[in-house]
Amino acid sequence: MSARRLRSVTEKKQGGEGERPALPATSWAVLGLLSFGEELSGYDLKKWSDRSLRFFYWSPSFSQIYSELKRLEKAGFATSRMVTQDTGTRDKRVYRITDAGMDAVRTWAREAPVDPPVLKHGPMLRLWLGHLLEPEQMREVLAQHREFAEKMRQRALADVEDAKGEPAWAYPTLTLKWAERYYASERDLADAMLSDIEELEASERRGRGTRP
Amino acid sequence: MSARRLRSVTEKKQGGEGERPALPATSWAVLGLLSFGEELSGYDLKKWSDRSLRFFYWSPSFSQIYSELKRLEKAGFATSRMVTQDTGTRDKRVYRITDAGMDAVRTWAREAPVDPPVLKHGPMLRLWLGHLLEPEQMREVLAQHREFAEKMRQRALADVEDAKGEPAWAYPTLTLKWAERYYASERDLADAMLSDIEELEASERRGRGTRP
DNA sequence: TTGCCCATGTAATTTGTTACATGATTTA
DNA sequence: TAAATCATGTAACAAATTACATGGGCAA
Repeated sequence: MSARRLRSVTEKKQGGEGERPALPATSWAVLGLLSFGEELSGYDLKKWSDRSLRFFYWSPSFSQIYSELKRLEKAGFATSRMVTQDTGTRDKRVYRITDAGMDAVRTWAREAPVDPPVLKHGPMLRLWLGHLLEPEQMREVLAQHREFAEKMRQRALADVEDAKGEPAWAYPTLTLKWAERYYASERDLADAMLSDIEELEASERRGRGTRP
Repeated sequence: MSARRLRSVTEKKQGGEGERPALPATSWAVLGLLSFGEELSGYDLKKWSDRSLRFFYWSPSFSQIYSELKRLEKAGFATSRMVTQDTGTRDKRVYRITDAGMDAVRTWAREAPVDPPVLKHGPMLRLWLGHLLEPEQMREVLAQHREFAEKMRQRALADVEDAKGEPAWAYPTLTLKWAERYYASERDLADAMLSDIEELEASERRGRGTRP
């Protein structure tokens, strides 16, 4: 039917200049967390990830963070050391970004091709199958999604308040503001779709009535 | 080194009533495509997927569609047959949903828990690392993302026009309308963030100027 | 003093992508 | 008639999740 073509096939694995290792985005996300300079354990990183990345980039599982850290260390982008607490808690390994790591993540953030966000919208997938649902069930799916969106919006907003004022967090704060608006929009889109469904149902009822 | 546990304590794989196979969402997406009733090949399904799911649920690769189809057939949710064109083109295998499949996908769409959408927003990940970028590079990332969003919006809009009027496509059309609004919002959020960045830059310049 | 959550990881498994193979059909 | 493209898949690999293992601190 149509020549659609979104994406040029060319240069799949970009070999660039310095022949960088070409890590997946998730590695850059973890290295990005380290690029703020702190020395962090895998557990810490997971927590930070849940508090920041989560709003616009899904938060990886513990185990993946651990394996990303190993990969980053192997690539020379991070170093680690064991920390033995004087008493009490178990030993742990903490990671810190290296100069090479800062360089790499900076280059990635500056020069990688801008590729489209990945969205897997379960609720929409189900509404797309509206021919299998009762109207009441559609409303229920939308209502729960709306609730989720509003909760996320409020969290993002609260985190903006927390982070605002810290100049070091200026850009993370901007993305939190973006997230607050994004989830507000998700909420409003759910409301709009709810109306659309009501209207569709109403017109179907009219159709049945007037056109036997 | 020990007795393997028979059942996880927290019942991670919900065993519901009928002890359903518990497929991942992607399987339901493919089965959902078949639930409109057509007999389709893997290739066809990929094309349909690119034209519909794509807007709100990432389109799986060919190879994954093929393996999902095998799984669905094994589960009894689809049947397949070889089609030998009388002349010309190669043989191919086409799939059709079964009654059990219709039943399963309907039950899934009606009763599965509503879980949050998965978003991996690469452009935001990079802007979150604004401390590593020059303002000009941030603007570039946003500009490209905006362009992508607007292109998607236009496609969704065009597809709404195509599908509108077909009563069988009423619900898919609703989700296309949702998508049109979603990508409009993405575009507008990019613009808003662009302004925020300009403002931040300006205030930094002021800060440097007035407070040496 | 037992159960539970925090913290730290490794192993097994599943999900998803890219690369490859193959033939027929269109186009230059 | 050679090259690109459509169509159909399989195989190899990478990414990511869930399950499992382990120990310490703390609340009941």
